[in-house]
Amino acid sequence: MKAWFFGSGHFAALCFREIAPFLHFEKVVTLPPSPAGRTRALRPTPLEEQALKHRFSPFRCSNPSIEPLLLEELVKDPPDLALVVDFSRFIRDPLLNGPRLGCLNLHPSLLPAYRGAAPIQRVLMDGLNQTGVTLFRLVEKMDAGPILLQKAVPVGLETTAGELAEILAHEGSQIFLKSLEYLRGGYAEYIAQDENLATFAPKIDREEERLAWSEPALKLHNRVRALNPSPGAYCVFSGKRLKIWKTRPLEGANPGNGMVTGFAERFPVVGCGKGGLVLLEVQPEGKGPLRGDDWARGSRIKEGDRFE
RNA sequence: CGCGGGGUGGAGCAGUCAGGAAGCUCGUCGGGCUCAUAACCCGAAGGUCGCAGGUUCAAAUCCUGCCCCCGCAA
Repeated sequence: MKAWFFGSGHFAALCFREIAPFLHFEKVVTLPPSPAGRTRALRPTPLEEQALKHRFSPFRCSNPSIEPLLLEELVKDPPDLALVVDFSRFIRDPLLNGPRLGCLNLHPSLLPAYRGAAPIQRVLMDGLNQTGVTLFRLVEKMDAGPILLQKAVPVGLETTAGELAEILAHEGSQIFLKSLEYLRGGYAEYIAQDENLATFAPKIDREEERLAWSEPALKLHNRVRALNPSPGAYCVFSGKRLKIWKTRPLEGANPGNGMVTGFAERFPVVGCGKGGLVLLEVQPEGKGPLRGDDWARGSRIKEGDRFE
């Protein structure tokens, strides 16, 4: 079974890490490095960094569907299939249907729900207690192809996007490796998605990173874990940003629209539109992450102080 | 040359502008109070104030260079 791998983001890196030990990819394709970080230095994609650990040197191109070198090789020495994960580029013909078994995609949601860029985060923001990962065949329309395998996983009340990504990458990789048996045997069955049940998970907007204290504590808590570990939710305290990494909702607590209503085991509790939010781990501008009680101690936070 | 914050006992911070004996809230250890305690009281240990050089009678504090961490923006 000759396979190519297309990926760029963090979820792609996780899946590659899980799959590469069990399936050799003839070719690994990723996006070119882009300026990142404080120094604006060019940084390889997360997938490339992961691939290098497996001694793969990925082929970089910004639009594989029209990349001459790839298309040439597709004719000369075509793969049996291509696995596309978290690539953030559309795959078009002739690449789309070039491989004998087509292009497969691992998507971290239970399709047709949560199609799009940020399924993991949206599921957490919505407070679902279950999600999953789907292996399907790529078609022209985004995340709309027929499903080969799917695996549901439970979601805990404290689960963060980072943790969920790890779980889904693992489970997704398992079902992909399992699918290889079906594909080799030629008895793989695809089931069309029900378009009427499709929902979308648009990418996270900058505005959504800020916590609005008028919202219920549970909703804010869900937002916090959905944005952990990246890019992080934040609020404003005495004119400065304070990132909020870990919280616990107290649904019965007094509301307060951003006022510190008290302390729980010395951790500050912020009153919300409904209930209160315990700040377990925060990060002030220019500092590293720290425990909420340490922050409150060092910054002399007291009952009645207000968040903006 | 993108903008900016920071590195002070184990943790989080103040002190730096106006140089002059190491501070605050915790933690740890010991003792006390208490039916008991994360509460309270008493005591103790623990720091070359990121690194190097310079100015000075004297540097956490002023000057120069370097290392490391982080927020914003891209």
